Amino acid sequence: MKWSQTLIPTLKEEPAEAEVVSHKLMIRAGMIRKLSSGVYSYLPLGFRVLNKVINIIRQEMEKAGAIEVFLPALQPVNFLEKSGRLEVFGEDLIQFKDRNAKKTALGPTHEEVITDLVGNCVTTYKQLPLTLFQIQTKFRDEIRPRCGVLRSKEFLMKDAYSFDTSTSGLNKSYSKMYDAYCRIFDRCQSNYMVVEADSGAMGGDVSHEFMAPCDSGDDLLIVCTECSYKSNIEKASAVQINAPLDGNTEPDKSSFKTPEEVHTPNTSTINDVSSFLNIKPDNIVKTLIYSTSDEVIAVLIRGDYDVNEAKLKGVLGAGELNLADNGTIEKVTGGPVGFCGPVGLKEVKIIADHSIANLMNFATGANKQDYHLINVNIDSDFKVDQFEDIRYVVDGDKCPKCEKELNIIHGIELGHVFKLGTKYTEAFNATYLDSKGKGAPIIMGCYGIGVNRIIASTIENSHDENGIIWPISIAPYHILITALNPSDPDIIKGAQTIYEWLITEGFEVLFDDRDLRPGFKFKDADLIGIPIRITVGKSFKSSGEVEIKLRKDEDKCLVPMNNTVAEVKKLFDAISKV
RNA sequence: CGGGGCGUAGCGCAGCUUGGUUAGCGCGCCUGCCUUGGGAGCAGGAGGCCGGAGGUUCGAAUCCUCUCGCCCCGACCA
Repeated sequence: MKWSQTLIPTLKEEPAEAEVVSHKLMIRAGMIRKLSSGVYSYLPLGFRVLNKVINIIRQEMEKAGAIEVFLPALQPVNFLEKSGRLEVFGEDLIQFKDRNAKKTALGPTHEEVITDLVGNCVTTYKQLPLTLFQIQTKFRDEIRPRCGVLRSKEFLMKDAYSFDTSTSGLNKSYSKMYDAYCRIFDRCQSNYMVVEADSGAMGGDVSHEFMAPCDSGDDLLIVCTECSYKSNIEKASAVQINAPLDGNTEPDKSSFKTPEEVHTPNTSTINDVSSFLNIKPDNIVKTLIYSTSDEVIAVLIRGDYDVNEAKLKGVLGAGELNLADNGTIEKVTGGPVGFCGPVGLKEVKIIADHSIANLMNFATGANKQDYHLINVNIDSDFKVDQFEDIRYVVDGDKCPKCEKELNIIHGIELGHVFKLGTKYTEAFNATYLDSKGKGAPIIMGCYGIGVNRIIASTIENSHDENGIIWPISIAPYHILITALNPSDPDIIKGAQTIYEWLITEGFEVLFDDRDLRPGFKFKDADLIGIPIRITVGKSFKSSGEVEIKLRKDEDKCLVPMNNTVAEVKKLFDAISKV
């Protein structure tokens, strides 16, 4: 492709709207343009990269035995009702009524649609196992789109769904997809790690995420400094600071003091209480009142920790979990928000994090406006119904596997694989007949990849101060030929000849034939980051040589024009090895 | 939804506090000359409903009210 004939609107200055480096560079390199918040157009260069990634995904999916389908973007809202996910998606769901007043949504995902389809088409175990995939635009009205294509309202997703007759079959399908994902991210030359994950709104149990470690990512990952333990913070656990009560660690009851009510005006946060009473947060017990769809519970945790609601949901087996509203809190505790405590609570279950198990003479709310209790003790002053691990891991925690130190890092979620089980197939009555003629729900797995995110995370992890540095596998072009002073007939002719040679060899070549000054063209070349660069200029005039260099390296070599193809092949092979 | 910030030429910004001819600057763009190894130089030029609507005023980019859009932080999030 000749640069003069395509559309690559590069920008010298950083766009004001962009904060993170991938967003800035994608705009500056002329890959994308914003249409409105969280909605982007892909320009020729960006679209080529998108297609590179899509092709790799498609090839690896097919290699893993998955079959491609294409599902509608429009879906009936009652499908989401059927699976119970209308509430889960809530305001994120983009929906409208069609002319017949039928409620219709732009698909945020396709579990329901595929389950309905497969439920209709698959009747016997002989048709299973089956894994289908599609590459489709998904729509979510994100509360706050940000970071360009990293979190947008419409985005491209590859989603695959496996259908099996047994758990062992599901396990096989799952590990095939898991392996395919590794190959996909390897081939895209992504920097990624696999972490244990919470399955969240998807339902299901086992789940892994493929994450690109990156400061601008909005997921938090817990990574062991010694062993292989890696987990999303939603799922991560750590060696408990205080183990559950047992014979050896039980606090010495003889030192228990008697609870005492103290006046603590306007101190509704842990920090306020801590400084007012001069008690460290780790000797204060925080009490949170939660409500699920069918009960209200009190949750206790050490003052310096936070409740991990994903874990709490798991403990309660609740689909829905929210902090109780003020009215509920007053009804249950008798006091206002900010002064809750476990002493005297009746009729609500008390679930405590392990972190408070061995605390002694601690402070809590007094369930009374502007009062706290000090010298409170478990068992003597109140009973805990259940001790559980319901806190977020924090810096300094120890690995649950090897007890070495854990690190917290940021990451971008590139892919997520789930073992779903029968959640959707039961809701949609997607059953098959087994060899004995007995019906059973099909067992599902689902597997997603954020296509746009692969691109952005690659840039996050592969750029310098001048621009993008593409890995060869997803670069928009393999080679950029820069003709300096194209008004010189010798130069333009030489560059044109090399361009044609390389195209004949099957390379994807961008030919910068624009009549611009050298500096301008070099800056653009660095910005758009094509891996192999050939410059036809001064040395071509003087000695018939062209200059070849890799975007990622400083050094360049001069080769006679006739050796160009051979030299490029050598470089191409070298940087294509994964 | 809460907090903060910003809408002036394709992009980046000044002007607004203290209202006053024709609204500026840099980059980019067009024409010509010149130049050709790291975003050159000279000369000429095009491009604006100052986000929108109301109001105050003799007069509004500037002051007031409302509204729309965008960005950041938080809550939220397969």
